[in-house]
Amino acid sequence: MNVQNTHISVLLRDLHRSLIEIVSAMNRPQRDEALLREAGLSLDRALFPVLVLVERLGPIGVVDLADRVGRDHTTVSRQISRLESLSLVTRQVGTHDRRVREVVIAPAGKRMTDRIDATRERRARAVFDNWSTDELATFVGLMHRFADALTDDPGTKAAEPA
Amino acid sequence: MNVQNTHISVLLRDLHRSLIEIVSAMNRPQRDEALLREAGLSLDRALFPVLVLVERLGPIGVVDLADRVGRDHTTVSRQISRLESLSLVTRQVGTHDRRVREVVIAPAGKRMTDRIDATRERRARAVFDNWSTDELATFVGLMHRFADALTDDPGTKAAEPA
DNA sequence: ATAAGTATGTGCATTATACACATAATGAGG
DNA sequence: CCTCATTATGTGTATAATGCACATACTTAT
Repeated sequence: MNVQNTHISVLLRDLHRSLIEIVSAMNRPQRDEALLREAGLSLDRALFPVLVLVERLGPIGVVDLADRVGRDHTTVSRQISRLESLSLVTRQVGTHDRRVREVVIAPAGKRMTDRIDATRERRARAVFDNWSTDELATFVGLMHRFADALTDDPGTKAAEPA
Repeated sequence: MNVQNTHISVLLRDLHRSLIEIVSAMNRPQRDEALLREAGLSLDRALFPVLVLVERLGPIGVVDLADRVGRDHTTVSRQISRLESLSLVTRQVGTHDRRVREVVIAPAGKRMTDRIDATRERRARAVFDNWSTDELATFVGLMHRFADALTDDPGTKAAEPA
């Protein structure tokens, strides 16, 4: 263990600290509720992340979606049913694979996510108030790179069938 | 809306995309389980984040802890009881305020989090394999700053009693 | 053509969760 | 010193979310 490695260990530990802070903040149900309230909307908080992901990830199957939210596919399947009964999303048979029932955002759902996004952007601007554009751009670039590396990390994915 | 603002909007949207990826990855229960398995440990996955936070945040009360994990304090209270019965944490009456029962990491719990940290660091090194030390240092610095800004953001905290 | 694999959905039992409520301790004001 | 509002914690209980076992429909490989 040389100096360089020790230095990196410290950096990684510091990074993990920040990551915990960030994930904690993002995970607070109060945060979603405040966001919805501020946007003048009402939606079950369990359904909120699913709706946002459907809008972001476009036509997507239940299994992929379940992998994203970290829940069993049966759970997500039921959540989608509820979103569908609220006319916020639609299901359509997959074009290439007819086993897949692709979930798509519906007009009412899109209107909702648009309002949420607007509110979120307003907040984000406040958070980055005293950042220069260059700093922000650098940060966004590094975050993008980190997110990609993390997603490709085998330890992050589901365990292979042994 | 001038060019500068539009540019920032794009940056923020890109950032949110990455944030979703990162938080999704961190939230996967499979990730915790894989981490535990790799470290040769066994622990209920609901208890895992609580244990880690107790180790990180040192002697801490139930309310503060509940705020961090985004759950009701009664839920966290029960989780701590379970951790205590496993001899992973200890409770002690607060030194300054005797209402608080501070939760402290126990030797067995510390041994567990140490092994987890070691495994986590090994993984992190793999993720940042092709980053230069400078890039990593810059990233860590910006993440730290972001985490602080996010934590101070009123929209992230609990709603005030209105 | 048959079998193996994958995507989805339902019945059901478990349990995590939060609300209502109770207790103990603190701190402010009279 | 003595209330009284406030805060930290914990228990009983009802609700709801979750995941497993299982079934069905479709795809792909042999």
